[in-house]
Amino acid sequence: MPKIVDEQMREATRQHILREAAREFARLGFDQANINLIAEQAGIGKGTIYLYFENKRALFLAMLRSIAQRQLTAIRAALAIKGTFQQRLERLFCAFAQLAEEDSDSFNVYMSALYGVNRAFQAEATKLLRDYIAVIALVLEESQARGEISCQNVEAAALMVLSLTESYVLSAKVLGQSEQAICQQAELVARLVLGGLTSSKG
Amino acid sequence: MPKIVDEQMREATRQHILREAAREFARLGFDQANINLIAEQAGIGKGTIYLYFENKRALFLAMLRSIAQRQLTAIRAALAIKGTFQQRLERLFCAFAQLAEEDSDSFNVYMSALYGVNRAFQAEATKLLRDYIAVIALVLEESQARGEISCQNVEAAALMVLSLTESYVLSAKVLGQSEQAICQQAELVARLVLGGLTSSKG
Amino acid sequence: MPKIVDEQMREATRQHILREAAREFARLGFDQANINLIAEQAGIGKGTIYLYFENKRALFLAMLRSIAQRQLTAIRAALAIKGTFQQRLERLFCAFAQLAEEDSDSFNVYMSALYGVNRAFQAEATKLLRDYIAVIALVLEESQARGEISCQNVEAAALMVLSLTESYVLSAKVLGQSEQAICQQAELVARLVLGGLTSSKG
Amino acid sequence: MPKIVDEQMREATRQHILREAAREFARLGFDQANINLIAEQAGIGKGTIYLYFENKRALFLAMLRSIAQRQLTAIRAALAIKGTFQQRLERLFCAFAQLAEEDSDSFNVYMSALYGVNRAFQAEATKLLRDYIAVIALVLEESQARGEISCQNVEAAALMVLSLTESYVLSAKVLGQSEQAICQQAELVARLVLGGLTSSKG
DNA sequence: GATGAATGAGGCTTCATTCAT
DNA sequence: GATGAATGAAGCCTCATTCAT
Repeated sequence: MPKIVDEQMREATRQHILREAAREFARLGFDQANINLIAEQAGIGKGTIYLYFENKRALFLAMLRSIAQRQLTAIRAALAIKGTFQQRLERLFCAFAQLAEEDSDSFNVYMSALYGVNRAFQAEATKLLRDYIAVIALVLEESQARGEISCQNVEAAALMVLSLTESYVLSAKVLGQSEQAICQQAELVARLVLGGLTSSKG
Repeated sequence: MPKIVDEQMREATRQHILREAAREFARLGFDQANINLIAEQAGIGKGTIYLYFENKRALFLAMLRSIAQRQLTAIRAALAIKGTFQQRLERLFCAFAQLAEEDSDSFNVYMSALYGVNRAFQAEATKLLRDYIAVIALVLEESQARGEISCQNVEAAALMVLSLTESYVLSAKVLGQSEQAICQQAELVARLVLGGLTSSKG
Repeated sequence: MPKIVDEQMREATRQHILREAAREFARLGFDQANINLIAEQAGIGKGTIYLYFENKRALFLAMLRSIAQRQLTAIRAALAIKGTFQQRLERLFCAFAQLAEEDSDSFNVYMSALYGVNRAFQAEATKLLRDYIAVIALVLEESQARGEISCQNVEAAALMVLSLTESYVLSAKVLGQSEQAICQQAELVARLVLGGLTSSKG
Repeated sequence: MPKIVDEQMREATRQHILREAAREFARLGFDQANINLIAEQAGIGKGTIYLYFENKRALFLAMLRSIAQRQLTAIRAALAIKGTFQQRLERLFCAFAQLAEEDSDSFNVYMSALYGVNRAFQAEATKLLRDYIAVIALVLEESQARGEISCQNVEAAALMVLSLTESYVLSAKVLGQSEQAICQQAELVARLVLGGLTSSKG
């Protein structure tokens, strides 16, 4: 019984499909993406995809969650290293820039789900957005506890940080800026946030 | 021959189609939106749309430009009123919040085109993004000339302002916040930007 | 406005589709029948069928009802002519034989729906069976009123008549008998029924 | 090598598959029935079925023959008991009613093959129909030899008997009648047949 | 110019069958 | 012999687009 090997094989295939799906979904969006093409590019038969995912929608959601997990992991890792608030913000910013560069498919499809109109995935996308906010809010609270910053409305502040990192990086990428060019703004952005959150009323 | 009246009539119909199209595209996205339904809701025949727009894609692009124009007009209006940099930023922020509330269809479809994955509209979306940046950059340069702020990289700064206004409002809307709740953050955001752009290095 | 002509045209096309559908459904059954082929044989485009029928199932049901109506009309016509009970039974029998010969597609598809296993159409098929029984029961009651026959359980008697006509003809056809050969049994069958229904207890 | 045990095992599995197949085919018909589901319900692997039957069609035919054999056995048993023609007819009728009740899956699938449209099985179905007719004809001839009845065309008479028994029971079942209610008609039906076959011309 | 009936390419999905283990 | 993962043919249906009226 090569059960464990089979299980590993199965998981490997699943991940492989998810990767190819991310490529296509990132390239064309949910509707234009073609299941047959995804299968072909994954080197498997058309029907095989349905052994791993119930349907196109389920594949998309699984991919979305997989991406979210990977991204959140990267974000958490970037924020895990201790340091001043300013340093952590810079690392967060650069982490986004790196994700946008190295795993741009995922970054695009994730952003698209978050900000695209496809209502079919809005509920899921909102959930993911809340996860992001939560991670950032945690850092804000830590820093506040340490007296580095002072903010009354943590959620609003977290939203600002998110907009200034994730959305900023996305827009910059859309405008054709390189990862390097984007990262050079890390310090500025971080200082901007810090400045805003240390003023009397923030 | 009432040539001019005909021309007015034609333009009125065109605008009417664009409005109904915006509703559908905002509701369902480009792919899921149904041309037949748009025609029906516009009270015209299926074929008539093709007398005004070459195809679905052209209709979408025309709608996108129409929306962009309307939004840019609103933004320019908000920034036209003179005042301190802080005041203008607050007005810009609230203008976005108002657009997101009162013309949410347009706001959604525009954001979707900007950040959605459909590569088919990426070129156009980038153009629109540059327009936004340009409007904001203009204000930044004016303020810099007046000595209110100091920033080395105007485009980066404009991108930050955009992220902190447009993207912030979009995310906040996604999270279910009301226009009022969003607007309450205007002062904070504006101060944050101002703080960041008056520091030594910005 | 050629509204009436259009309406006639539409109805003609509808009937045309129903006829071709009957051919295919009779030949292959519901599942094996191919919508594309039906369209092709009807000389129309694939999608056109869906302008007339919501889906394959709806097409099948419409065809079934159309056939049932045609057959019931033929049955009613055969029974409308006055005469002795024996004569009317003979005409009923021959009417079935003729239907089985001249409109064998319809006869087959109708029988199949009635006795086939496809549960999806069982409810409708049962309705049709009741219609048949009702028509026969009416004749039985008339004849009973005239004192020609005497039967306690009209539904059971009607079922016998139906079995001895419709089912008999179907079986005979399956066995390869000609319409003529089948019709020659009309007198015998009719006498059999008459004999059974005039005995003391019937 | 326990060759015989193996052979018995194989035959047992074969029968087991046939029983499960009958359930599914009766429930859904040939096309809608799912080979995978049959395998699952039989507690064997998908591929295993193909070690016992060449393909879906062969499985269906084997099942059909198996059912026919079982039913014919029941019919022969019912007719084997000596008695008057009337008594034997009543027993035949009740035998059908019982089969329809106790082995309704088989009864349904058999009737469906007999009267359903799927031409793919028409040849086989006709063969089965002839078997039925033959069994009944045998009884008719015996009774004729004994002088109980008199009929010129034995096949036509057998077909009538079949219609009045098998088809009658099927229709009655479709209309929702219970086995008991159906069996109550046995005497009437038998007398009807007897009356018809003892008249001068039958 | 306006219409909407007709079209048919295209895509998701199912499932009988195969074959490596 | 038994298995079930993999396959891909096949089919229903949608909808952007055309064109005769």
